[in-house]
Amino acid sequence: MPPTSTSVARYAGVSRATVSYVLNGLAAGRVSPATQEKVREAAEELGYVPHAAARSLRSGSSGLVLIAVPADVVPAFGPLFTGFIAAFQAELQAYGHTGVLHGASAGDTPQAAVRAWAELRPAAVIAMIGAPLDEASVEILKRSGTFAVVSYGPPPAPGAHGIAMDQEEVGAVAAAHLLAGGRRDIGVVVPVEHGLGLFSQPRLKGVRAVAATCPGARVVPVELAYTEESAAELADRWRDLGLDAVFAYNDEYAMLLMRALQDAGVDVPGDVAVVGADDLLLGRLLRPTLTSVRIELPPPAEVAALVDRLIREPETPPAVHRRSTAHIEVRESSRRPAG
Amino acid sequence: MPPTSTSVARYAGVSRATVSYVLNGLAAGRVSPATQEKVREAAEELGYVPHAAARSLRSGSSGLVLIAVPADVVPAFGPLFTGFIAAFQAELQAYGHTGVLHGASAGDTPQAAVRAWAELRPAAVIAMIGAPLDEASVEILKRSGTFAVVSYGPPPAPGAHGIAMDQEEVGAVAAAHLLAGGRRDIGVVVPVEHGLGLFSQPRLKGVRAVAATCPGARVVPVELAYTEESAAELADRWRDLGLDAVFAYNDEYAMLLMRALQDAGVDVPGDVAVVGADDLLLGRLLRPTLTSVRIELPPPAEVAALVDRLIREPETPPAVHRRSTAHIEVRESSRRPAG
DNA sequence: TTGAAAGCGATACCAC
DNA sequence: GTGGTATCGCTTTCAA
Repeated sequence: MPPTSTSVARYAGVSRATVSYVLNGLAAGRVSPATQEKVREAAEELGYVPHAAARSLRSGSSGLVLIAVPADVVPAFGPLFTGFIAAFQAELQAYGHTGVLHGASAGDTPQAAVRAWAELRPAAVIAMIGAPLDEASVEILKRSGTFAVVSYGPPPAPGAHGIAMDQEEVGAVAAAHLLAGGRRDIGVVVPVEHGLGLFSQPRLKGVRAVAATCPGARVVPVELAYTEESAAELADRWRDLGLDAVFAYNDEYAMLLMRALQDAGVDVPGDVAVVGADDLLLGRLLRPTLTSVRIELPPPAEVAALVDRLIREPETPPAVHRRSTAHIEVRESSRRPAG
Repeated sequence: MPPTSTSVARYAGVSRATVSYVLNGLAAGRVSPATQEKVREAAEELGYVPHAAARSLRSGSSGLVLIAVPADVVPAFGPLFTGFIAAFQAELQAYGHTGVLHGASAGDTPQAAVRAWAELRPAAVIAMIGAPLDEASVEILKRSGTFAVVSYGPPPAPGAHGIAMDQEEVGAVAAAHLLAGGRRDIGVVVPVEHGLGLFSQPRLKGVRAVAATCPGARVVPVELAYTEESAAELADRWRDLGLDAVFAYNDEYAMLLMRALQDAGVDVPGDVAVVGADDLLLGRLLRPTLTSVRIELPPPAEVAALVDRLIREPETPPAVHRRSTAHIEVRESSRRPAG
């Protein structure tokens, strides 16, 4: 029922081959301008849209770049990350690729998820953050014709390229700042929300690593849900914990906890220094203003350029291509107490 | 190079037909258990992954459900919306469809964007919020074999189904609350950020509609960028505007503006009532706590069920299927002044 | 119980 | 300049 290149050929009174040449811009010197015009008009008239499946069948690869995201992490993506994805898709389009976001449902095994991607014969797969990707998965993709497999976030599995995002550094930067300010008993918020373990565990590890270099320093993980009740409950038993600093996972948890602490009569930064992460604008609206670790993601344009290059030169040996960096933005919530 | 069903057949010593039956679960009573086992082993051994393009070519439709989002709006999506999309994708998978997010870059004409979607021969297209979709576009999709075209947000173009999200109601609810509180001069924040006009204009219209029913009420649109500088600048000239209330587009803009007003010595809610939207947790952490319009999106499960039904029964006449609703959560920032 | 073969739509080589 | 045609991988009917 939908018009095919055959319909167009019939309508224009030419062969399918001619239609193909004209509509793909390979007609120069092959097809007369008059015929070209006829073909184009016919296509327009019939509302012809080429069939991507037929083309990929022929060419061996859909032009798709699959951006794989684990479904359970998506809601936790802040503006930082959704912004990156949007810009990345736009950049890909400029290179002539079609970026498409494909969820990996939490229940599936890595293998199952990867098979679903491989069925689409994508030109490249970029697995974001918590998307499952082990050596076997990379192998499946490669064997099914995927030119480039890139892991964005965690260290890449063997055979895959990587864009490293060092979550440990985030924790390390926060810890270094707190220790330099004379704090010694550092709480580290570990969100109980699903899917965040991939961020929070390395951040905790980063804090621990730095604290280990500082005699007398102590690190205490504290669980927190993103609700007022959970924060109030934690604030209530705060004094028992004996902590003089807290790295609160990110700015949102930090703001939540800071408010609860204040409501419970704990002084920030007097009794306890609070550090968030992501450097959200909102953190500057609270009083005290919120100290935050600013994370710089690799620019989407660079990542798109990399993916394009890897598609064009599939033989490029796997490597880790760029690291995100983390900087501390010091504000009031972690200032050294006057005393 | 990648293994095909032919490779599997050869490896297992059977015909391609047999392979197809076994791997698609249609082997009951057709193929002996022993042969089935052989086939499955061969597929496993070779790392066989079926070619989605070949299958859709044969069957006439890819199982894809295209979730179309305008690239320039994505960064503005709050957790409300990204959460919806993630859950929606998961629900679709349960129905056996493959939900895929496809960006529509801002520069493209509706026609160009729609052609890109139509090439994939999706079973259904759901155009979120600002995704371009006019009558001609719907026609192109339908003619290329798309069973269902659903517009999520704006009123659907002729021929498309709709899930209505009434942005005017958001403004109306906010305005009604402010007027009931005795406010008469209502500022309405219009973000200057790209891609937000689709939300802000209807919200402004909703405020205007309600204000028109109230003698003496005045509505003043005020532009604001999501930066501290812009907010400070607006706060500086606030008194000249002579407003005693403001509907600040959403909670984030509201928090930004409220802080700037307070810093400029304007009392909230004494001098001016502030109302946001989205009912973010963070709005409850500020002092005064933020009054907000809570928007209830249609549940993802329901939307997925609808899409599945429309795919199965493509003849269903286009209709608007469900409306989001808006409620006001009254908090301190809009309390009636004591006097 | 299994296999042969037609055909989905587009491409590109080769002949005219 | 233009047209025939083999081919990509898979499904499914029909015959054996």
